[in-house]
Amino acid sequence: MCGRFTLTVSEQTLQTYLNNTFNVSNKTAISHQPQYNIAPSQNILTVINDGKKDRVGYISWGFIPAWQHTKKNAIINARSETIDKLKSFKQAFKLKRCIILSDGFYEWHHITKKPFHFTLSNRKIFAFAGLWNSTILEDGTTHYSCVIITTEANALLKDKHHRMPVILSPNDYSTWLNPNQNNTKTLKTILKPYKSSDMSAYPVSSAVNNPSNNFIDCIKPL
DNA sequence: CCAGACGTTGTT
DNA sequence: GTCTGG
DNA sequence: CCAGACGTTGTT
DNA sequence: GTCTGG
Repeated sequence: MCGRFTLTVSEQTLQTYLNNTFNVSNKTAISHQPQYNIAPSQNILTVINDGKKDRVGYISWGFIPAWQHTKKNAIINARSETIDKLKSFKQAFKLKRCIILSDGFYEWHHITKKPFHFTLSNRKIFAFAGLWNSTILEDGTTHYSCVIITTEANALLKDKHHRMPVILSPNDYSTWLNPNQNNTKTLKTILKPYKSSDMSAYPVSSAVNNPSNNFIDCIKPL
C-alpha cells in the first residue's frame, strides 16, 4: 500500500521538472520545501488537466466522497482492480483523474514493521496515479481531496508488502490526465505494477514512523 | 419501494 | 481495542 | 502509514 | 449522490 512518501527535491528542481514534463498554466501556485515524510491529511502536490492545460496545486491526501460533508473517514488508497466499479470512486475515475508528484515512498515490512524507502533507480521525480474530488464541508467551504491508487506488489516489494502504489510511465501521463479520455480499458491498462528492475529499496531509520519528523535523516540509508 | 452502505490495509 | 490527527 | 489519545466537572 | 439488498 502507500501511506507515506517523499518529495525531497528543491523548488528549483521541481520547477524545472514541471516545465519539462507538463504544460502547466499556473506554476506560480507552487512554493516547495523538500518533504521527507508526507503523511495522510497533508496537502500534497498534484497535477490535473482542465481539458486544455495542466494545472498544479495542493490537495488534501484522503479522499472524501461528494456526499460526505466532514473530513472523517478519509480514504488514502484505492484498489486499481475495482476503481471503475465502486460507488466512492466510479465518478472520479471517469472525470477526476490526477497525478501526485513524488520521488520515493515508504513501506513497513509486514512482519518486522521496519521501514524501507523505495525510489526509482535513477532517483528522478515520478507520478502516482490518483483521483481527486471536492465536497462542501459543514462550514460551507469547499474541500479538495485525493487518493493514491494501488496495485499488486512487484518483485522488489513482494517480501515487504503485497500492495504498492501505481507509478505511471511518463508516456501515460497525458492519457491518464485527459478528462475526455473515457475508455475504461485503456485507463485500467495503465494501472500496473512498476518495473521492478528500475526501482531501488533500502532500510531507513524508524524516525520516519513519526509523521512530525520531517528531516533528511528519514531517507538516510541505515 | 425504502434503508443503508458507500474504502483500504491487514488480521481474524 | 479503536479512533483521530498528522 | 504510525503515534497518541481515549473524560468530566468546574474554574481560569 | 448512487448503488445494493431486502
